[in-house]
Amino acid sequence: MNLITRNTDYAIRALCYIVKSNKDIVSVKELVEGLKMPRPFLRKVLQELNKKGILRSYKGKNGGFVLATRPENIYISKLIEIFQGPIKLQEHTFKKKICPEIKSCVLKKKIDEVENYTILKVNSLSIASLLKTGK
Amino acid sequence: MNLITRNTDYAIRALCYIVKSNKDIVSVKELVEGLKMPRPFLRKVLQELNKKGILRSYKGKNGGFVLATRPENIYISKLIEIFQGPIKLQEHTFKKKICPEIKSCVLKKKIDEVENYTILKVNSLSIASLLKTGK
DNA sequence: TGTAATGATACTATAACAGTATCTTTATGT
DNA sequence: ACATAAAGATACTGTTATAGTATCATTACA
Repeated sequence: MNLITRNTDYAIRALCYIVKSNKDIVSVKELVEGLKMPRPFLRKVLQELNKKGILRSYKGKNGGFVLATRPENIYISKLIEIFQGPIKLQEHTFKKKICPEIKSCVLKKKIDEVENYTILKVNSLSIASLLKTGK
Repeated sequence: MNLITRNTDYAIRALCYIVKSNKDIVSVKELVEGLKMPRPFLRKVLQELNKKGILRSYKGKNGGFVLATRPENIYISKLIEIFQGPIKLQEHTFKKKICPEIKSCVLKKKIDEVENYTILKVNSLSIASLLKTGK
């Protein structure tokens, strides 16, 4: 079970790296060297971040990526959503259908409590807050 | 992402059913009819519960299953552990190896906080508590 | 001793995750 | 102009966990 999958993890690391680098523009080449990630996979991740407006990309020679918004505004929950879909700890399906007791199911209620806390907690995390606490 | 997988879910439903039935012994046949589950899969789940000492099985004609312990003592966390392994929200591996920043990694610390809460919460849930709150 | 139950075990299908490969487009420095 | 170094787009592949199926062996009751 993984609250955070590999591509989300890569995204977080890459974004932190870009912020810390203090450069105008950061290329995949530099990120690969700095973070020891598989290049094609990282590229795919960065392209997605660009599409979703987290990064801004520059093509051509000396191209690369820049944050499209301030690190305070990049929430981990948003990144999870981009790469993994909506945060949820359960589907609560039963034989591929929604659980027939969906309304009354006690188990669901209890897991929902845990889930709500998780979402609350993850919503409070931004790239900026990760970097701050790190120092 | 699923905190609870199908076999854990089936186990919980089956255990609740057995308690509610008030019978000396409950057969797979009855459980399948009562809970609309795929028979072979449920059988595998029940066999596992027997091996792990949650249920006690009786072979032969009129055989079936009985709780091996009181519902107050059957924790959801134990069931999750049986069918899914130790509860954890992250592996925190990086390229198949443990994340190189494992000691200092801020992200890991934050996810650990959420994880600890989840474990705490799930540890407080037993079959008995599910049945009680249900009424 | 037939039969209705569980035990044990091996096999299959599907989907998500992780990663690779390749070709296209674009901008820049010379 | 044009070679080159960057990102864009897209299709493919490998691995693992989940979810289930199928089959034969064993046991106990009536």
